[in-house]
Amino acid sequence: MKEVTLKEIAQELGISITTVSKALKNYTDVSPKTRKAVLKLAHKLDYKPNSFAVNLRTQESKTIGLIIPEIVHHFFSSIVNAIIEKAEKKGYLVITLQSNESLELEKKQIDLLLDKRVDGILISLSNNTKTIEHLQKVIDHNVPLVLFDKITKLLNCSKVVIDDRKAAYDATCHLINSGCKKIAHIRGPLNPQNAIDRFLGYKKALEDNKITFDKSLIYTCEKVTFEEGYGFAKQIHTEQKDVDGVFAVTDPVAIGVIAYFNEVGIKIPQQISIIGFSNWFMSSVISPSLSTIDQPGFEMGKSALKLLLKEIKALKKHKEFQHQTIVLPTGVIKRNSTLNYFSKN
Amino acid sequence: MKEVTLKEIAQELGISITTVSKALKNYTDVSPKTRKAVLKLAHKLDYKPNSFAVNLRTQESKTIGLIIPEIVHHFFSSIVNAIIEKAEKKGYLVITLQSNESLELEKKQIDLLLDKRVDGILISLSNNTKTIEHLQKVIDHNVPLVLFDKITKLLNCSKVVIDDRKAAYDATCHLINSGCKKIAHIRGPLNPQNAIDRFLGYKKALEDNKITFDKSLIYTCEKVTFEEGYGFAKQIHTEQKDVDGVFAVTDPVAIGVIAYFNEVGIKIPQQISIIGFSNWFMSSVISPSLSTIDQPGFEMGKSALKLLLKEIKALKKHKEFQHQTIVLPTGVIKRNSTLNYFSKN
DNA sequence: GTGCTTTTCGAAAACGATTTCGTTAATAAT
DNA sequence: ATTATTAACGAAATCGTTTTCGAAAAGCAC
Repeated sequence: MKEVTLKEIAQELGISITTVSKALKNYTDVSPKTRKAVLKLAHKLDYKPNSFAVNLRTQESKTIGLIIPEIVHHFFSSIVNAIIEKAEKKGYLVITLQSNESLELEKKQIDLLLDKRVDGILISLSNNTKTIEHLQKVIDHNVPLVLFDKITKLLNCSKVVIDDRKAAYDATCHLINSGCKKIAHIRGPLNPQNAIDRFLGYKKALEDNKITFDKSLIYTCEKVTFEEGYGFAKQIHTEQKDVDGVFAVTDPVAIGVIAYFNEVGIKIPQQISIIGFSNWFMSSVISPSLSTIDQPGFEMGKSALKLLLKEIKALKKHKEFQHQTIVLPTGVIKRNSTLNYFSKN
Repeated sequence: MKEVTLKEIAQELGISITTVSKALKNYTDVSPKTRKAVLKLAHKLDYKPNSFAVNLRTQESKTIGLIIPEIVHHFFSSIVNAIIEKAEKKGYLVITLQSNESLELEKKQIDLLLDKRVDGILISLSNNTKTIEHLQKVIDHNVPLVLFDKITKLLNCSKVVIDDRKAAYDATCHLINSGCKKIAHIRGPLNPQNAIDRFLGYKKALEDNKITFDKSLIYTCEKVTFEEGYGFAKQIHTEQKDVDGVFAVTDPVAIGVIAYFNEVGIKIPQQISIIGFSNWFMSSVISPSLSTIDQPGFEMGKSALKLLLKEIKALKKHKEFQHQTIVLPTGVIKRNSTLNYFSKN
């Protein structure tokens, strides 16, 4: 099935390719009569512009690149969901890649996207991204770049984040307000800014409530998984530290903690309270349901895309563009893994 | 930052564009000396072929399209995961779109991908896909097409599926073997083949075990959600039908069922056994953990992509290609929401 | 009819790579 | 020395669209 081109339409009507092109693109210098004829034939032949040619000529691909650490992740798949949907509505398609938390892959994928000449790139950094030359390269190539969620402050570009520090502060305060005196924190890896900020928020909450920080109550995840949560819960239990509250860096870890305490018959939230982070779907359906932090994935995807498209548009018009950092609000979701303070005593 | 072209390399070396192109592409008619010079300069200038031009010239995009009903779904995100990863290794990038279970969107997206001139399309159909002209169009345009998971038998193309009927049969038999006598089935919508096949497998299992089929024990989901599962469980409970087993069309529904029975204090699996389908991550961490069917998402993505790339390659060489249907194996995962038959009595 | 403006059109040059085919120069064969 | 062969290169067409710029045609005023 041969695809229809401008040339064929032109020949059939006995006019030039130029005129056909103009007729289809609302140029003013084509008479109503010929325009109508062109439109009619184009429709009849189901003419579709060859995107390869359009790309080459206009130097834009109407495609954006998206790199995330992992797609099989409720939070990230929500973000991808938002981005794909909104992009489509604005006439852009999305090429998605996942770095699997590997800096090497991330670099390679940036190159792939630049080679493809995408019109812009959205990225949430891997946990192992410690250097930023590959990201700087994007900017140097004049390709708009927006970082979201897992970002670096070292880069001069637009960003969309939540206030991890404040959210963690709120989560910890919720534990304190519900009566917890000795709160353990299962934190994320040492490198990513999120994990650091959440740790700092936890620490600040203790300070503000006159609870002395105890380094031995900090447990550090590598993979941030259910299994690690389960393991640390066991450790907390056997170490006998009278811990009465756990703030976990993310829901799967918190659920691992719950699973362990359920198993050994420790009552949640009566004996120990647990709070997670991110509000994964499953958190509302486990028992007890998990209190957690609402992290607006869909909103984040939407905002990041919006910023990117704005920058793409500005670039196209050769206008200056002011980079922005958008901080989205979070909230504490109180469920049954923590006591609410009406039932404190 | 201006991108380097063949022309610039040619000018700098005082040779023709043709020779530069050939030197970079292992043509035999260029002397070792000039080849070395070209390679060196190309590397120094960080030359990258303009993909727009390459696309136009070679008439291929090295891009494939992927349409799924919903990405925020453990099974589908696993598939996407596999496809993206394997495609990248084979030199293809993936444009992902989601139909949100809408036929209209699905049609539009097929058009978008054809307009983009992707080299092939992978699709899992929406629940509302009752017509197939838009899919036939893909084939008519000579674009390789592979259906996976949610397919239609009406189309002559390659497919990758599981044997839903057998899997459902196995799930139901597991309930029967563990002592259930009266088994309800919460099925999926009436249209998609999967839901039909699972229902048929359930029915066959009853037959083979001399249990008479009772139409009133069939409950039909529309959205296939946790909430529906919860609602139907309530209905089952209030209708007082002495049901001692539930086979749910998919895990979230089963988890809704578990949530309800947990809430009203009915013991699982002692009083009622539950089995789901798909093995979502959360199914292993809820309490009681959910017995379910292992549906190999990653494998499915891998196989579908492999078939697609084979067909793309065959098309490129103008060779005949024999469409295949691959059926992937499933298994019953026995957890704590069903009795295993050692403890039957 | 002359001069002027306004419509309407099309030739041609991009965009950047690939590939066919022809040409020259160098080498081998006779 | 002459012819045949091979090695090395490049001109030019092609992919299909967009857009600039110039030219022809038509309309209008005088």
